[in-house]
Amino acid sequence: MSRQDIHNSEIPKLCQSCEARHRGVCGALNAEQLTALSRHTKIVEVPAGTTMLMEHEPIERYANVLRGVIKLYKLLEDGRQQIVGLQFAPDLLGRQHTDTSNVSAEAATTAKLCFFPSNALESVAQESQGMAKRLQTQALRELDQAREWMVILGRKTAYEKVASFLNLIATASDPERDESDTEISVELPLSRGEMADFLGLTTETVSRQMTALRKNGIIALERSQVVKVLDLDALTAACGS
Amino acid sequence: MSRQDIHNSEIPKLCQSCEARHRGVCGALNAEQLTALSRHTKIVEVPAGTTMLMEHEPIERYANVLRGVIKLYKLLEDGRQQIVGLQFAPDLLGRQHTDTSNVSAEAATTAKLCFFPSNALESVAQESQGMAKRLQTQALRELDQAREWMVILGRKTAYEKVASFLNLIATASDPERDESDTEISVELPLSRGEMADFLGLTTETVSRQMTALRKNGIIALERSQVVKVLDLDALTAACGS
DNA sequence: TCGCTGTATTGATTTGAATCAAGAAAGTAT
DNA sequence: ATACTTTCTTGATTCAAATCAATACAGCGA
Repeated sequence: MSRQDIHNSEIPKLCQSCEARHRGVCGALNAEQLTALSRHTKIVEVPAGTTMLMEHEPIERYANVLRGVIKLYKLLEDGRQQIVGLQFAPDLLGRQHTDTSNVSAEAATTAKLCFFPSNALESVAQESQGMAKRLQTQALRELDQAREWMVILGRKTAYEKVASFLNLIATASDPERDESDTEISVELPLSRGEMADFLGLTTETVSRQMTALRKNGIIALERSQVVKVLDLDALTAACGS
Repeated sequence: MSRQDIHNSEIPKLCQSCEARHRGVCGALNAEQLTALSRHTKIVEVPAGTTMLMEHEPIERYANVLRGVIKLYKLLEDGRQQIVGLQFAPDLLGRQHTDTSNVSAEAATTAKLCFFPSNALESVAQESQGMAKRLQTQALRELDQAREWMVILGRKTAYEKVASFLNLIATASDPERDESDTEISVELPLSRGEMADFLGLTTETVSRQMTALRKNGIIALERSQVVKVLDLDALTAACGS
């Protein structure tokens, strides 16, 4: 193992194998700070469908996503729904500088999370410039993603939207895959209906575009939730940009 | 005037009447820090259409928007365009922690900006926790706005989209208007074509929805760019949420 | 294994917005 | 003022995606 800590013993057991300590926000903390924070943390595994946050309600805790996918969404009064973000490990769920959440969040798949009370994180962010910077980086990354999706929502066709979504999942789920291997098999974290709520479409249209991608030889469906990308270049081309 | 600085004389002349020093990012700085930063700043007025940033190109400077409206947009290869954000005074134009910009930016109206080189701002952000916090707040506000627009793009009808845009402009342009006065006259910072690029529509559809809003007695057109909101409650209702 | 339930697919039809096509207005330059 | 350009509006038509409607499939508990 190339990544080795000098004083691993000083690091809380809870954190030793945690991905958030490397790529996530906790990566900014030293052993002492980690120990202080970990006194308030709780690692929990939740089933798909668990509500983590509700729009307009106070945020009492943050959570590092350790495994699974969290969907962020907003509702219109009449029930129309729009998914406005997806979070994968090691993203941080929660938001600073606000009294109430601006989005609802629920687990799209079974998910493992590391919770800590909001005041604990905020006091660490006060102390640690590194943590503050990681929080800033996370916010900016989410902003970039949101703007990317604005383009997809506003200007792409249904076919391009679905291709873009599959491309996102194929890329996000396995960023360090073998370049030479053009075939990737991915498990979709969202149902057809949820994909529709992400893409501004209906279930039926998503299904039809999946069929079209299949007929064009770009993907194959192993199960309805498991997609094999047969030709990643063609998929990328189908994204329309 | 209720807002009075103790040692106004210590504040650089350039900054004394600047709105960014109150509500904007410079509000976090003391006289000394302001003086240091202002040595590198340049206030410029630019005509509508001036390009401020290009996607994929390095960001060499930041700018406080002092007057006017800046549009942030992204392009697809085939020329389809999507506006992904609008900035009003005293927003900050620019982005930390990236080598190249993720959006293009251009002045939608004549605009007055206060430019400073990116390293100048970044070193101030290093020194001043207050500045870092304001940058974080700005990023999170932009994130909220982007997600709000994802809902509009993905789930609203053309009529609701145009109503939502007018509602945004009416609110943003005069946040402290008299509550009792339900009639507001606003100058639109975007042409019909630009509104279309913001809302994921075409020029023709935007025009038709403006006509529909007019026929419904919700707005009146003084000129094509000057809208009088006759019934703000009805406009809000027309937004679909 | 057999229903039962929810999800996904496919087909037929409708519809909202895009496209195609003129005009009308507004803004600029001569 | 006059022509010229650009932007905006309105109308006719087309088309992509929504809606309506079955049917197929998968997961689950009895």
